[in-house]
Amino acid sequence: MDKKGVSIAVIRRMPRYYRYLSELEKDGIGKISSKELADRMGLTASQVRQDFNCFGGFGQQGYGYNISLLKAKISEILGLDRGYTGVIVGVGHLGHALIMNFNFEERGVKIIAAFDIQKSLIGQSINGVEVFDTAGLESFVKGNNVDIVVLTLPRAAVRETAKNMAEAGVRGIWNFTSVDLGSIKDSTVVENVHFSDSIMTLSYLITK
Amino acid sequence: MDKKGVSIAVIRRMPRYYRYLSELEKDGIGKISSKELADRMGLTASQVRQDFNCFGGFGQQGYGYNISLLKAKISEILGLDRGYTGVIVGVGHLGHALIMNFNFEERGVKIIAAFDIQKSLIGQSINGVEVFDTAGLESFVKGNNVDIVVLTLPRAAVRETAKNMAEAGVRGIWNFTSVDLGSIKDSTVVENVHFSDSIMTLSYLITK
DNA sequence: TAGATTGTTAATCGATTAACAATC
DNA sequence: TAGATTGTTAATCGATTAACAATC
Repeated sequence: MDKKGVSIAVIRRMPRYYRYLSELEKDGIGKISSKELADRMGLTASQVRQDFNCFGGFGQQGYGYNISLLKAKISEILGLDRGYTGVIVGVGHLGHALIMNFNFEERGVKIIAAFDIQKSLIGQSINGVEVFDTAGLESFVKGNNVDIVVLTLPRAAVRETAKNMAEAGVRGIWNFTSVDLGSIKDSTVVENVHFSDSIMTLSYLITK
Repeated sequence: MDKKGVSIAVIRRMPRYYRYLSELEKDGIGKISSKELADRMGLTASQVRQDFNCFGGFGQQGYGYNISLLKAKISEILGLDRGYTGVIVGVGHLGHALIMNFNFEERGVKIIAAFDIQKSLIGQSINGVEVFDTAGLESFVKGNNVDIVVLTLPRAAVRETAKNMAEAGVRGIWNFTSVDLGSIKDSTVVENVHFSDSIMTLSYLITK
């Protein structure tokens, strides 16, 4: 289960495998071959086997892959079993939507607090998550060993917040803003969800 | 400006170039070299030049690239000037957040309606976008030549809605659900925003 | 003109695909 | 055992990087 030098392309397919395997498991299917899984996902059997073999041999010759075992391995690889904690910074419509709809726990992250500067939000509890004053963000993050910070706040405050969070020792920033967080501390990883880039790509793809 | 055979890797960098160029323009900078742009974006100068040359030569030897011209070209490449129309299907927290926060027009898409099955929402106007009964979605899409459908509705209804929309002739589906839309009509493009995949990738990256 | 920087070709690198021996 | 399918090595393909002649 070594992960040295596994390319990001492989990594980004892992959640997708996980998703398909979960579906299959839910359908009561117990095993699957690389060929069958590849066909369903629009990949090649070779690629599926290569991908899994980056982390070790999870299959069995002549049989295929045991779905629940494979799922468990991927879960472990992705760190979904690590019990990470997270906070949400910015409880506007998007932050609110994430707190309400997104099943963080299913992805191994427990949201332990939310932060906003708006007085009317502070003290409220949204889907069991309490909203605090952003003024206390830094000390909270330090005091509670927060692993992940979700940025759903307005552009203007993003860079500074990201910098502070990195210095406060968070391990990952889940960035929903369209701001690029280029030069952040090396020990802090940034994962972007750029809605803007996504719709522009779609625009390209529908343009002849 | 031919786009035959340009790889998706190149395409996905285009919105990012666009973003950086917009920043530079806002800062009053008029020209930039491939080297300088590459440094800012964490790419190589070669890659920047190769990328732009997929679509034609927008630079000038000994000078660099004129930022506003380059921006205009990218806008054209991405189809941001085509005046696409879109509708939002599912006005839950996320659909609501998009209507309220996301500047569709800046990305060349005009949202002309939203749809939901919940009676209390139907008839409301959110940020100038009227909410209709989903029962009328298909005929609306056909009647108004809708280009893009934004899917922000619950899992259960996703596959069928996507299928209907493809058959109704929409060109692109912007899919915010965690449902994979594998076997959709060839003429309809699907662009996914998989929050789930994104946070799992982040989880991996912070896991040692 | 000299200097700078592009456009473009060639070289390198990495990822995907194919093939097949190992083995369940 | 025979059949199936993996794990893994080798071949291919594509993308990135380097180099440099063209030219502003």
